[in-house]
Amino acid sequence: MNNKEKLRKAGLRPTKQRMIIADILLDGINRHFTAENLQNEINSSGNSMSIATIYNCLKKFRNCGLIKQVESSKDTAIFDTNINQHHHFLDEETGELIDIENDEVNLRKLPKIPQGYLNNGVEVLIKIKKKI
Amino acid sequence: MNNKEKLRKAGLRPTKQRMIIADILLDGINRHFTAENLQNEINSSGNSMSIATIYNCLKKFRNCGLIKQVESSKDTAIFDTNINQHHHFLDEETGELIDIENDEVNLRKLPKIPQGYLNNGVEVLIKIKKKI
DNA sequence: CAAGTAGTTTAGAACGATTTTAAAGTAAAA
DNA sequence: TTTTACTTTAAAATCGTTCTAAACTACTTG
Ligand SMILES: [Mn+2]
Ligand SMILES: [Mn+2]
Ligand SMILES: [Zn+2]
Ligand SMILES: [Zn+2]
Repeated sequence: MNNKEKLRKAGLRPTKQRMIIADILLDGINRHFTAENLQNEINSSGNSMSIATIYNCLKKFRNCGLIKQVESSKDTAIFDTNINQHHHFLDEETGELIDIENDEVNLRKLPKIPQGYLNNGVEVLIKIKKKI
Repeated sequence: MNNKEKLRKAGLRPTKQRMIIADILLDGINRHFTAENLQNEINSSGNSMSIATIYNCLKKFRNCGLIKQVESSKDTAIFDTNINQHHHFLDEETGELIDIENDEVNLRKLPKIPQGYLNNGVEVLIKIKKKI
């Protein structure tokens, strides 16, 4: 499936700007990035785009499940092209995130989901620190 | 140990403002809160404090380990008075966090920590969703 | 205690990330 | 083709947070 089809399937009009972003993000390579990172990649690819459009697109892509947003206490939003359920190592010093594939983690015991709720995904974060 | 001693032990001068905050936060009840939530509690207690001071104190308290900051993709920082290693349920719709005690979760398999790094804490996040 | 000094608080300005505005442009539908 | 709904954009606005610099306060030293 090409990117135009992916956008259509997600219910998004394949505009010029969304195609530029899809060509960068949906190339099968997993990455963690900010809106500013993406704008730099867009510029490097010989295109340009308003930062408002970049935010608009990222929000649409995320809401359609084409990308994810990472839980992060940094003040800049971090997005993730790996949309499979997976986990992360986090170096809190640098903010670097490293993917952990889902089958690298195995839970022996999980708490009871609160009354009236459904389990909607489990994420494990392993904080790591450079050895001195 | 009273709050004045706790602050001293943490290397912080027990100023009037820090004592007001400590009296609210270090009462043994676990809670998740924002800077604005805390300012409202301070106001309700008949005191008042500059938002700059509240941020200063929260940062100091966090860096001393008196409170933690939660990883969250919301744009407002969320703090946690539960400083034990523990986990969370997250209702992504509302942002509500519910504590999961550490012994409610058991990991059968953990990935190898990257070369040159040390494990600095594991956090499990269980996203939950209201049943329709 | 008194004086010195290092740390703290504050209002307000500044900042950086993100969202809104509103007008012009474009894709899809009719 | 005409109409419609959606999208992009620059610029302004907003919002959470940090900075500035002056006033204040806790602690140290004499
Ligand atoms: Mn922020
Ligand atoms: Mn965040
Ligand atoms: Zn990832
Ligand atoms: Zn908690």
